[in-house]
Amino acid sequence: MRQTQAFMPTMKEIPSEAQIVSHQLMLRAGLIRKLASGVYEFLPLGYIVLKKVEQIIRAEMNAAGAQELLLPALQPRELWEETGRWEIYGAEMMKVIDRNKRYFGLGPTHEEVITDLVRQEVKSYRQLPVILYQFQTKFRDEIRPRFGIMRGREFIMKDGYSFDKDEAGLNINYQKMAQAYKNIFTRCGFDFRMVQAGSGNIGGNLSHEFMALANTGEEAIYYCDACQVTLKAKESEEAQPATVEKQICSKCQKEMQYSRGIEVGHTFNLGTKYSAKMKATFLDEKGESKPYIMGCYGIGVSRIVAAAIEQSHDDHGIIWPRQISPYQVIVLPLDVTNEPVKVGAEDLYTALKNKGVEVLLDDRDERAGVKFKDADLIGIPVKVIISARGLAESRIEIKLRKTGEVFKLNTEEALSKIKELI
RNA sequence: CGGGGCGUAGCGCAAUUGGCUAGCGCGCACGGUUCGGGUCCGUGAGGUUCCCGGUUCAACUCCGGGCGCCCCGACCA
Repeated sequence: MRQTQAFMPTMKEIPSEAQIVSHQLMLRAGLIRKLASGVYEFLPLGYIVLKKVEQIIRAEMNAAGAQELLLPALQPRELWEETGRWEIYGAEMMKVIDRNKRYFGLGPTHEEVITDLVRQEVKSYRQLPVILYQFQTKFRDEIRPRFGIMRGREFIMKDGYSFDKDEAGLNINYQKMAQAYKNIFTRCGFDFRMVQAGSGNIGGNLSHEFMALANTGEEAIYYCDACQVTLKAKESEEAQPATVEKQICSKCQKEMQYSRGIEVGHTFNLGTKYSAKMKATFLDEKGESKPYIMGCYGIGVSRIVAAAIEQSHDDHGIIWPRQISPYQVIVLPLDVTNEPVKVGAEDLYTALKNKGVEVLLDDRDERAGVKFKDADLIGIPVKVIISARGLAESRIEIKLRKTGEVFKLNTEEALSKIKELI
């Protein structure tokens, strides 16, 4: 992509509405813009990142045997009354009325819809298990939307649902999903912890949250460096209300670390909570009618983008983890009015594109400083600098966003170095 | 919903006790200049001062009502 043609508005100043760094940088780097409180537009650069995150999740979900589908956001009231959640969800659910005065909810989650679908099609234990998932815009009329995209009223979620004939089957799928989640968050470049949690509005008796560690997180956890034990701060205080300062690991007796966390994923053991109420049943080996044993697996896709920035930035801007960076490389001709510099950059840009590299060319007639600042702000991991100075000694400069490390190489070496870096 | 803050050009801000043509920086357009970390100079465009009503000779400013946005809390896959 050429920057002269890109819709990529960056800002020098920090909009006063943004308090936390990810929100500030998402606005400044031109990833998002606000339409209303808790409602955001994804601009091209932000949307590329969102799609990269989606692609990682999709790959891992598919690898774990889940199948992607797409369910409606518009959901009839009657379905929600089957589970009683039309009342329970209450004001949190956005509602619309059609021309015949029929009520619909804008889906804040999809247990009812998916259970309705499966109960109509899956009648036998022979058809189980099945895991279905989707990427979808969810609507929740949050009491207080905040921190930009972190807690929005409209956001992108990956929600998956497993249906099993028994608890043993659910446990297997639950483990599979937990492993898929670990793979996903690792690939997203996160420092994260998995922690057992309460299950809130979704229900069931067991759930795990996946927390990306960040001091702006809305949650608080204790985790043990020595072993895997992790717990939510709230629950640890309930267990040991007296000890405020220190939390000792129950397993290895060491002092635990405290951290804030951003909830990027949540898995639930639902059991028969929805299937029972919705009479969603199948016939087992003995011909007996049984409700499906369900699990539910959510990931805040858009929230991941914000969380990644919270974990990876500096004073100059975003530092994208390689796997979700909108571009792998940015080519910076420092003076496009200098013909050799311009041509050199164009040639390199073309060469990289032909090799399948995701490359952004800053072909704007701007000063070097402006280009450096913008490149750092939008956080592309590898900068390739073409200048008269470098050309004079037949050298191309490669500079890494994260470490500032510099390589000065000839064109051929530069191409292979880039290949090695991305 | 309780508490707090804010609303003036795309962004960040200013405008004395109510008083002059509502300014400044950034950004934007044009011209020149400069060219390795947001150059410098000049010219210019851009405003329903959130909305409605009131007080007044006069309202960005005061009063009433409404709307919107942000923060803390409660809440929350």
